[in-house]
Amino acid sequence: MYSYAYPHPAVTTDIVIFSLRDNELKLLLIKRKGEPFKGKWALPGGFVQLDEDLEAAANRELAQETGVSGVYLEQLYTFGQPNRDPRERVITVAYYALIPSDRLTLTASTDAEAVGWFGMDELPKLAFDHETIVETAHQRLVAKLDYSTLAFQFMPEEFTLTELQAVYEIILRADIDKRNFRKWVLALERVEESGEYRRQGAHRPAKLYRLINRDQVDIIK
Amino acid sequence: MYSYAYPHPAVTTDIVIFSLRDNELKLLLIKRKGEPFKGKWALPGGFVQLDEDLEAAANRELAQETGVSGVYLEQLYTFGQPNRDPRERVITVAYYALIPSDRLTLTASTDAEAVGWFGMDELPKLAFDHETIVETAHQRLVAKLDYSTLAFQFMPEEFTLTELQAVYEIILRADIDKRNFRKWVLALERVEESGEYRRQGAHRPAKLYRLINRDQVDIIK
DNA sequence: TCAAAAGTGTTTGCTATACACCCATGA
DNA sequence: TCATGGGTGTATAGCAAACACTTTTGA
Repeated sequence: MYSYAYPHPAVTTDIVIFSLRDNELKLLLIKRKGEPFKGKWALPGGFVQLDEDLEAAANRELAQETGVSGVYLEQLYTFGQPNRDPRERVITVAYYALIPSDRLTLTASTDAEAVGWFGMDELPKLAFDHETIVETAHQRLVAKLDYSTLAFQFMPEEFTLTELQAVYEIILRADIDKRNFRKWVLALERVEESGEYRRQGAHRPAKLYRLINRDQVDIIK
Repeated sequence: MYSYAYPHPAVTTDIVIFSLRDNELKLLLIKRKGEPFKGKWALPGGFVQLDEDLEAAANRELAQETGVSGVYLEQLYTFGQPNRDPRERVITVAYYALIPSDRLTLTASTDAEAVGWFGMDELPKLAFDHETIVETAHQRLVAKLDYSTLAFQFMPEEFTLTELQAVYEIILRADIDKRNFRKWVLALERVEESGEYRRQGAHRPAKLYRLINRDQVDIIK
């Protein structure tokens, strides 16, 4: 038992994990095994350990559910409505993460819980206030495409400009002019040719590019 | 005594309260009366009550220290380094507030603690990690001037365009062209003439304007 | 009439957008 | 040789920045 002179809330981190699969923006949900909201889908998350930084807690949850680490992770917002959890006062510090498309080999589900990737249009009803959290994360993601190189975090080591363009088109749900997009990307000077080519199908091979600073997201404009 | 099956952190809100005084961007600090950091300057803040929303807690602290309410208040970031408070694990959800220049009549200091307004260039050493919090808030403020109407929240009911321009010049520490600024503001269509004039000094009176939606901060561009 | 701040347009450069055809490859 | 996606340049419009003089007032 842990006792305090005045009441303390519980603090969790929840993570909105985005990835692009099957030409769709998807996010990872887990099916709750226990009460409350047993059987409902929810964001991965858990309690913050007392000796653990918030971001470390988020990274731990991320690694637990996906097996990946070292990907883009950013604090989103802190949600603390008094009754968002029926058990006790729980304040959650929400994060969001972007998983490059090649880092998804195994869905290393730790304790045999059900996990699933859901497109933004096919989300089930979520536990707690997780729908609000997802919506906030989605807004942040879309907004950041406009003024940062955040979307580049979805790319694998090597990629073509057409693949990068597809990332923007999928998330923004809009067609982009090919020539203007390529001019724009190259002018940013954040990608360089790897020297390799991707040959697939009966057409001209595509130049492969890589990020100049893999882990850096820059504010642009 | 309050007891839990596993350890809980304490949760506080701290507020960075910005205002424009004496043609400077200033923020409100309080001098700590107790340990730790007794006698040091710190951000106003306090523990979140268990039945209280986070924003409500921030508003409560804000009203306690300044006597004002209903001003712009936005969640900034949550700081949770394990050792940021020497007593116990304390996670703080930081907010920032903007006080219009006419809402500062009395510094209604509740329990006779020392409070003071400090310019960004004359900040004392702060308690805890409050310097990091202040820096984060300042960056957010400066960034938001560029793509929102946030700065308008510093204005009183009626103001001249020159006064509004001064807000930008003070915060951005840059001279702005008068004609371009006025064209830009009027094109936003967020201010309207009040019909009144401000006459002060031996020169042409200035048209007074008011905000069309006083409480609304819009993303622009 | 003088000093002081208010108020007002035009030109120029840059950035964003629209738009169509040739290239390299495998089948 | 054909189908497929890769790759490229130019013209135009819209927005941002530079820039200087007239107006109104109180002393």
